[in-house]
Parts: sequence; C-alpha cells; structure tokens
Amino acid sequence: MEALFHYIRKYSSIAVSEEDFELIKSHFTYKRLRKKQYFLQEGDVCRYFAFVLKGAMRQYYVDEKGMEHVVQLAIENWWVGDRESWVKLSPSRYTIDAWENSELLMISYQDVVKLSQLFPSLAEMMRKMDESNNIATQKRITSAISHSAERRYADFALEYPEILRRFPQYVIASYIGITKDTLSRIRKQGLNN
Amino acid sequence: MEALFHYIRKYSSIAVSEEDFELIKSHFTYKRLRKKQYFLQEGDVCRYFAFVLKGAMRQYYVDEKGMEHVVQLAIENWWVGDRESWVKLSPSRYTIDAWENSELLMISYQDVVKLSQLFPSLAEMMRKMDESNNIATQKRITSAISHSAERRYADFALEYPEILRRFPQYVIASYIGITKDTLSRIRKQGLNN
DNA sequence: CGATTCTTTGAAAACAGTCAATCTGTGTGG
DNA sequence: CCACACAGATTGACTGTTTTCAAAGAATCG
Repeated sequence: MEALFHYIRKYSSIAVSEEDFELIKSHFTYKRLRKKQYFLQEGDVCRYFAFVLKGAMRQYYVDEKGMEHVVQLAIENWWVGDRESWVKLSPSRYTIDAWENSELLMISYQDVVKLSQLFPSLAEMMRKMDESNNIATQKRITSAISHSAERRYADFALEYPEILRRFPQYVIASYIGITKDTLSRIRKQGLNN
Repeated sequence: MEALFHYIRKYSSIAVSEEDFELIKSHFTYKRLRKKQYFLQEGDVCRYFAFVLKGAMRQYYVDEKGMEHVVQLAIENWWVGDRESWVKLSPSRYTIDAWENSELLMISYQDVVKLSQLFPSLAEMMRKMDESNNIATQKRITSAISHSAERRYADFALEYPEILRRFPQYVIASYIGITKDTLSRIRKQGLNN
C-alpha cells in the first residue's frame, strides 16, 4: 500500500498528508491475481485502472487469425489498464492478464475525477503520469517506424532490463513487433559483434 | 484566434469567460511560418508547444543514414511540438517544419503550468488533450506492431482523410512506417479488390 | 514551357514470417 | 533419484513481404 503513497509523492510537487492519503486510499480496491488470471477480457469494459503493487502484467490484442500481440507490459509501480475503455466505458479490444502472481490497487475513472478535484496533488500526479506515458509512447512509435528489429531489441534491452528479465523472449518479441523466431536469430547474431 | 477559444470550450466542461480567455490568450505568441520553414530544429530545445490555427506541420526524425521518418503530422486545431523537450527543456531529436504556410499560437510549459493553476478549465483541456493523445498513440502502436502495411494504410485513410489529402504520399508512407515505393504498390493492388 | 516535385515501376536483394522438428531447462510425481 | 511433462528457445528450409536503387512517367507551378 505504501508504494502508491511513495508514487504519488514522487510525481507530485504538492505535499500529501497522511490523512489525505487515507481518503485517497479508501477509493482504491485491493486485488490479488494469480498467474494467468484475467484482469480484463476482450469485449468487457475496463472499469478500473490499476497500480501494480507486486507482480507482472501483460496487455495484448488478439487478431483475426488468433495471434496475440503484446501492446503493454507492466511490473511494480507501473499502471495497467485500457485507457480508452476506462474513460469512455466502451468495450475493450484488449486482454490483460497476470504473468506472475500479482497484487493491484484499482480505481475507477469517476473516482479519479472526484479525487482530483479534492486533491490537487493527485491531479498533478495523474497529469505527470499521462505526460510520461505520452513521452514513452512517442519514443516507442519512433522506434517502431524507423528502426530495424535488431535496433528495437537493443533499445528495449537497454531501457527495460527488468522487464526483459521477467518475461520470456516470445513475449518480448511480440512487444517489439517481431516473431519469437526472428528474435532468437537476432540474439544469436548479436553475440558475434 | 477564436479557434483556440472554441477548442478550449470543446474540451472543457467548465465555462471560460471572455475575460479569462483574454488573459489566457495574452500568454500565447502568434507566429506565422512559410512553407518549409522550421518550427523546431534537431538539437534545439522545443520551448513552445503550438496550436495550429492554419496550415499543416510535419514532425520527423532523421536517422544515421540521413533518412527522414515522420512521427507526427498536424493540421488546423491540432497541437504540435516535442513533448519531452518542452517539458524537460532537453535538446530535441526531432525536426518540425511547415508543410504549408501556417499560423500558430505558441506557449511555454511554464505558462501552461501557471495558467492551469489559475484556470481549472485550461488544466482540464490539457488533461483531455493528453488523454486523447494517449489513446491515439496506443492505437497507432497497436497498428504498427500487429497489422500489415496494407492494413495500416487502410486504417489511416479511414481515420485521417483530411491529412491524406494534404500531404504527399511519400510523407504518409513514412508516417505509417513504409517506403514510398511500397505504398505506391499497395495502392495499386488495392484498386483491384 | 521548363523546373521541380511527386509517383510509379522493374528487378534484385535483404529482411522477416511460417511451420515443423529438435533442443534445453525446470519442476513434479512416482 | 529418475522419468516425464511442460514451457520456452533454437534451428533449418521455405515462403512471402518490404526495401533498395535506378529509371521513367505524371502532375504541378511559376
């Protein structure tokens, strides 16, 4: 629970008192998920965004041919959820499941809006979260459209070593938009340079 | 100038008075750019984010081999700038230039922070802008990693017909991450279906 | 019309995907 | 402790897609 408190403080310039945090905390729902359990299934509305206290989560999209495409991975102190579905309450095209046994703190959009009005520090945190998310996705797009598979993997390994360690290669491959076979060959190739 | 006022009202649930708008407006700098002129050059700090009043802008990244990769396109009522550089005042890796003669309203990050404190409606607009930006980039990533070039073009044409109309094919090709040659062949192919 | 910008095309090469088989490591139950 | 199952990684042969490069063909504009 304290992890969220630290997170809010880290991303906010405005102090949050213990009492304020108690009230904020009361709007979050604690949830434990076992490995392979779903947090969100395709077609359902993503009612909650979740802060990952512990564990590792995977968000993916299943195409017409039944292939899974990983769009996001999250570990401790990251947020997970389908933003569009959460905001608009529209059915999601994504599936989110637990890759490891995980613990989450979930909150609805409504509650975030309400709490943001009460606590500017929370609003600021949310804004900064959005901001860094925007910056990160911009980088990912730049990488996806302009770099080779090899370069994309190298960049990923450098930027997210912890994620690399906790998910199998075929999940990472999907995240960077290539097949597990190609990633295997790239890694082999990379050793000789 | 009125376009920005309409934009703020559209994205904010809180009313903005004419007086408030006057004060907000006073923090924006009007700028006119001729076709091909730079708004931002690689290596410079992106001190301003800009609201496009008129015209069309292109943001791209130049790789080691000198090839240009379009990361963003913007027309009327869109925002343009390098988010990371603007927030952190770090040198940008991107170049932004005017594709058509354009008119912009520019604002610094500092001023946005200051104005957001004075006007909740502006803060809300910024948040929603971030939100829809996040949703849009998420879609673009999903598309980039999981769809074929053909599908990516079809999706783009459907979602942004106006942009398609105003930029040449080779710019669009770069935006969706393929070469102009490949896009030309895809379009030819598409006609026979 | 002449210059410039943009698009199309062909042929070859580079790159990535597919599928099936094999290999490797890990953990479980007998 | 072994045998086995299981998840994941690797490999080879093949196919398919996209890039590259150079040349030629539209289209647009002053």
